[in-house]
Amino acid sequence: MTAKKPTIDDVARQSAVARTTVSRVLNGGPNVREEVRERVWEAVRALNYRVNPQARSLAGGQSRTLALILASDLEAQPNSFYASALELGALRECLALGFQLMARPVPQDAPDRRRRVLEVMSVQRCQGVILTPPFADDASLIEDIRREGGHVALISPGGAGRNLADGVGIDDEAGGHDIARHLIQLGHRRFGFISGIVGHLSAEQRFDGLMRALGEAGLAAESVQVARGDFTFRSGIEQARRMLEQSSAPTALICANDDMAAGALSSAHALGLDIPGQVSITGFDDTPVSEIVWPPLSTVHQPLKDMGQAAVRALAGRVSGASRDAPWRFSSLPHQVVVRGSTRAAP
Amino acid sequence: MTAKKPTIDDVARQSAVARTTVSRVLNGGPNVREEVRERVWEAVRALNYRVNPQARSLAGGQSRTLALILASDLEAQPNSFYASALELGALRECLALGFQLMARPVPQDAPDRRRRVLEVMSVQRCQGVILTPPFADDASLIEDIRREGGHVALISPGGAGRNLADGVGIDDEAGGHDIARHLIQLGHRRFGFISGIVGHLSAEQRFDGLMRALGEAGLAAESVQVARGDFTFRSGIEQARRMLEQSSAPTALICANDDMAAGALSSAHALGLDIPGQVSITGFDDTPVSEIVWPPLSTVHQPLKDMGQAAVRALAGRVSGASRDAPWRFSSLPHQVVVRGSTRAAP
DNA sequence: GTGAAAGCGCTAACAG
DNA sequence: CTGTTAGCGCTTTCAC
Repeated sequence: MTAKKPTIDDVARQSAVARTTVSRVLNGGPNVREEVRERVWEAVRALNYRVNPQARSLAGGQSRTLALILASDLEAQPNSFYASALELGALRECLALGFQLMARPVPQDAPDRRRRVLEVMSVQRCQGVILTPPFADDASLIEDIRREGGHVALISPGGAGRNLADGVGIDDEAGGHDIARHLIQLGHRRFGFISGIVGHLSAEQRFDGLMRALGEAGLAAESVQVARGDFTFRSGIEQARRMLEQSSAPTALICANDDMAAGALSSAHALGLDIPGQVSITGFDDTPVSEIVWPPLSTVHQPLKDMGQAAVRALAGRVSGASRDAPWRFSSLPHQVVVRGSTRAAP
Repeated sequence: MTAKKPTIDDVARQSAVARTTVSRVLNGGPNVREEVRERVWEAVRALNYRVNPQARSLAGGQSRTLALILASDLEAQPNSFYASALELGALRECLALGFQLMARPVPQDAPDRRRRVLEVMSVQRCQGVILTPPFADDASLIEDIRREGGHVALISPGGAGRNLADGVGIDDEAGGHDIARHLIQLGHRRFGFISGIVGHLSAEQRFDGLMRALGEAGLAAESVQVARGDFTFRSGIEQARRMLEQSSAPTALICANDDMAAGALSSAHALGLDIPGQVSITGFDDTPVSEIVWPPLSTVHQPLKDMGQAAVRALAGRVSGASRDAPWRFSSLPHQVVVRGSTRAAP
């Protein structure tokens, strides 16, 4: 039924060279005459040969497999757009570089989360791990992965992570600053900030940026009240309701991500408020959520796919030894304030 | 630095048996004394041994790898919630069964889409493929996969697929019928239906169900006008605007998925219509999108995670030979109308 | 430049 | 019940 797949030996026979030579050609190694090289490629084409990745891994001791650890829960909400976008970008780059990607959702508050991450390393023989927040700032997790022989790349590390491994991300502080300034320029003076979970350092920096913008505008720190959410839609609903029900409610709600901003929008609608007439609301990330809701969210664009891609590139460089002992490098990608319909001049 | 990982031979030595015996214990094979079995497990624990999946694949000729083909585009919108939920369910079951999952977005209208799918088979040595719509009804693709030696499981096949491989899904016709009846009972008489892409057969069945509900209520086929969307938010915006701008616009818009319903909602808002006061809108799938928008969508719940899980289970059964030549089996999962705020009695 | 030989860690007959 | 013997398809020294 199914014809047996051709092996490297079939190619060697067909092109009348030794197996070793075929291997060299396949891997772009040196010391092969151009003529022979072509002969081999021709045989590969003729036989429709594909290297067997399992065999290659076994022999070479290199699995060429990378893991992407996403903070979420198998049982809970499906991956958010945030996670999907990172995964997509990472997958794209892996395909291009000939690596395998294993995306793994890990609940950020599971007591055995660290074990779960290391499990991926030991069971699947991954050579490298991409950590997203809040794992990206877990210094001892990074250390554990290294101890298992794995390389590490970080997405949006905010603190500790910055000095422990390669990283990618935007300037979150500047992002927070910029969206706040947008609101300040619209005349807003009473703000509400809905933060994310503790430990998500890059998101906390967005708050720092907000405070800086306030200071630059000569506004007191008291002009912003803070509520702690957990990045979910539901927490956005709750925290926003609490703030908006007050007698002197904020005229602008700044949320640490789009999902919570969508929740805030829902609460405002439920309270019969006009958005952006009575209250302005902003998100962060610029995931599709921000376009889907009404009114569409003003938010800060983060190039998530590019971030996933860049993380893979950095990690692949370490794994393959190309950037063996270069110092850790953080590549900062550009962010951008995107103004849509959820913000307007203060009432 | 990194201690070399223990191999099966280390375990064999440690427990004073032959390598074969260890292998048997590891794989739950028969013919091992209980006492020996325990001794081996103990050694495994003591050494913290893990089988090397690459070596196992190579020796056993079984990669234990499954692929999930998702219709979408690497360059376009990140995976929708629909795809993420399927992936999550599939991943969960793969982990439980000791299989590897490779999720692969493939643009449904790429000219080389078939090649792209087969590539996953040949390059990654997958043993089985899960096809989602519209690939699930591509008879020749299914055939091609089989020719490559792969097994196939289908998610929501609507036509051809039903008789070609194992499948999972809900009764889409009934789902369409039920949501339509909900609207009819609310007194609606003028409907608009926004369909999905051609070839997505299961989604077309939702329309058939709608028509049946109309018939049962003694309503003429003319009471519904149809517009073709493509499952994207944007197409929902456009098609809904077209319909709602007419002089005698429908009072109820039935959309073939949640994303388009979200788009319809946006258009209605943009036209200054009150939802659900002036127009009711329904989605399909019950992804998180339906909760995030305002008002939250009445929709038909599809157990997407369960579907992903069931597809893996079916596929794993075929791959491992457990269900070798059983006839193709379609497992129908329950759906449910979820009434939220986007529907109300006709004006 | 090229090839021969020796494994990588495991499963799978086949003997006992 | 247990062990011996061959490989799976590839990379990698090390000769030539």
